Amino acid sequence: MSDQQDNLHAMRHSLAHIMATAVVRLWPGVKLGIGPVVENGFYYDIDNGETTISEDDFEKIEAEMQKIIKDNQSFERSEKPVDMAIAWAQESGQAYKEELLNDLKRAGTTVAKDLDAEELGTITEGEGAVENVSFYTNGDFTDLCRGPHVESTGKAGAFKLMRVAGAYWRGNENNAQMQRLYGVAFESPKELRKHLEMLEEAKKRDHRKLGQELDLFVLSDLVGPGLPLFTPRGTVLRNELIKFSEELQREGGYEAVWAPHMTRNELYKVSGHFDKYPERFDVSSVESSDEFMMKPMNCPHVTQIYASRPRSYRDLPLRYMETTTMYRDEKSGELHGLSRVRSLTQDDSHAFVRHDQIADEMRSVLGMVKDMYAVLGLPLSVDLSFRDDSDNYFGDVSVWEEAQTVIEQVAKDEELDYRVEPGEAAFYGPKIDIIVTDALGRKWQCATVQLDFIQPERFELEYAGEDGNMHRPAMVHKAILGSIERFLSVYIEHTAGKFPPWLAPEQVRLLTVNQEDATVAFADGVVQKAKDLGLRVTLDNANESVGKKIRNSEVMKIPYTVVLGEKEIQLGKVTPRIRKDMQVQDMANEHTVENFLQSIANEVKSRTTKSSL
RNA sequence: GCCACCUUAGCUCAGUUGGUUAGAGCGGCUGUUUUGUAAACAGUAGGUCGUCGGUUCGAAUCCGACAGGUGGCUCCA
Repeated sequence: MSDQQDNLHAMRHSLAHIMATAVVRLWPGVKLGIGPVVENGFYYDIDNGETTISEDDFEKIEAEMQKIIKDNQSFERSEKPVDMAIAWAQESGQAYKEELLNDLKRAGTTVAKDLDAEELGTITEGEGAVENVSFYTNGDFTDLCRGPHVESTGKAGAFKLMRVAGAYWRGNENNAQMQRLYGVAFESPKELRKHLEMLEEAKKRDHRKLGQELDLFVLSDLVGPGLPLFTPRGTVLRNELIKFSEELQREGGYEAVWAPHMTRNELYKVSGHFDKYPERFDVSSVESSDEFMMKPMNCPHVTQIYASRPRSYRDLPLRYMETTTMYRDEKSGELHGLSRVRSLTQDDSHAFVRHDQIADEMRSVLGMVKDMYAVLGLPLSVDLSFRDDSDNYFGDVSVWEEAQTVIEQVAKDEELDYRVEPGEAAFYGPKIDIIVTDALGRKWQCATVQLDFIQPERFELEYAGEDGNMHRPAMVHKAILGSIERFLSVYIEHTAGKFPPWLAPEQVRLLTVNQEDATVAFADGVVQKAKDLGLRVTLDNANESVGKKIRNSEVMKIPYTVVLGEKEIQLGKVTPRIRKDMQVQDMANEHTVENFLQSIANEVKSRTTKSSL
């Protein structure tokens, strides 16, 4: 961290204390949790009993904070023996601080993942608890804290309180729900203003807003939450992305398969999912006494295609792909536009491989992911999702170690810039997850490559080896786009709806200058030529001014707009208007109709046009 | 599911401390206009103010429940 970053960090952390000071002044009985620095700001978790705090209270809290800043109280560091600190917490009724101190005393650390180490006083490794913990005092407010802070409250920078949210104490939903007060903070009012303006800009490219404006998808209360419907325009986007994904997969040797959208529960009892997520399976009976469910994933289904006949080592790798929709009963508060839905479509694939084929297959599917994201201009951020020491995982630890070693080696071979994330694995195996970011900086998992030794075991999959004995294959799962709904949410925000021509729902829009017979006949002719080349073209022959029709085309972010009138009829040539982000501005000259349409068709076919975003 | 907030016409929004027939712009429709690269003009239709219940002489406005949504938390095969 640079000095400047250190300073900003200290400012934000100091503001968390100043906010806590203000909250304690306004609501003296309030219990404090923790108050760390986060991206762009800070928060503090508080428990104010029955009297909850709402955003309407922010004005008052901010006013109190300004007073404290004006007082320019110095931040004084002090140390206490841990037992004295516990006594302090008890006396002041700070039960959450007391719990933290007890953990510190007993274990030398606190385990909850959400607890920022910087908040916890002096941490020592392993056995042997801490002796002293540090405190910071400003004015009449003292808090357990490792620091550092700015010198005094007057130097805390520019801030704004943003939100109040619920947060479980120590990130555990069985614990009390506290209120988390979020603020953003910067060194100067100017930078703060810039940040707030950036948030306003980000709102404009929110995929839910653009989905409405560009007529891509709809959410209907009657259909139900988390069940998006796609309009003709949105469906073009979906289908073009799927087509590209399936082309890449076919090149990699994958064959399409198909599985029904419902299944007997029994399938998921064998796979282990049923016991793992019992609350997630809403079941319904169909005629017989059997219970059926909508499929929440594909792998167990595909195992039954593999298992349908004897397999030989010569058959492997056996590669199946299926772009299909599945259904998951997400909790209501977890739904989010297209990013988190109840009906999601994956460009899924499963390869059944011998152990000596694992690395090659993983490299192959990673290559597909890289190709796709390169063409779309999306940066890859890679997590290796591994297991941790918990008992959330099936199978022997030794099997996991083998799988994780292979995955990390592949990541190194492919020169991926990755981070290892313990505890993020699926219960059946470790994953390579591709993470992309939405307009507001929230991270979403899209592509995934997974290695699975567990399901072949549970479904007792086998092949006859060269040695005449039966062997167990491994499974390589992958999705390039991941959930297409989620992928679209991120991609819409990334492009702000300015899709490259090969994806654009409407590639060319023709506008007539007037409604005279000659003009209309000419325009119809151009439409037919464009359609013959497979282009998605529309004709706007409305009785409106040319300016108005241009505007409508711009608003819909159509790549190519062409005005047709007397001049074009005379010359047989057009001068296209090209969406400003596109890198083909040299096409904005006069072209014959045929040349113009042909060059768009070429551009679409090669999928090479990247928007210059 | 949990915490806070939001829900008025197809869309974006206005609606003063509860007080007559709830407004605007865009969009739609009809007519006039026949338009040359980001919004022609006029008229007109469209709302049991998310739903249900309550308080009140009177509710878009106050209270409650439910539904949907937003920001987080938790979860995410």
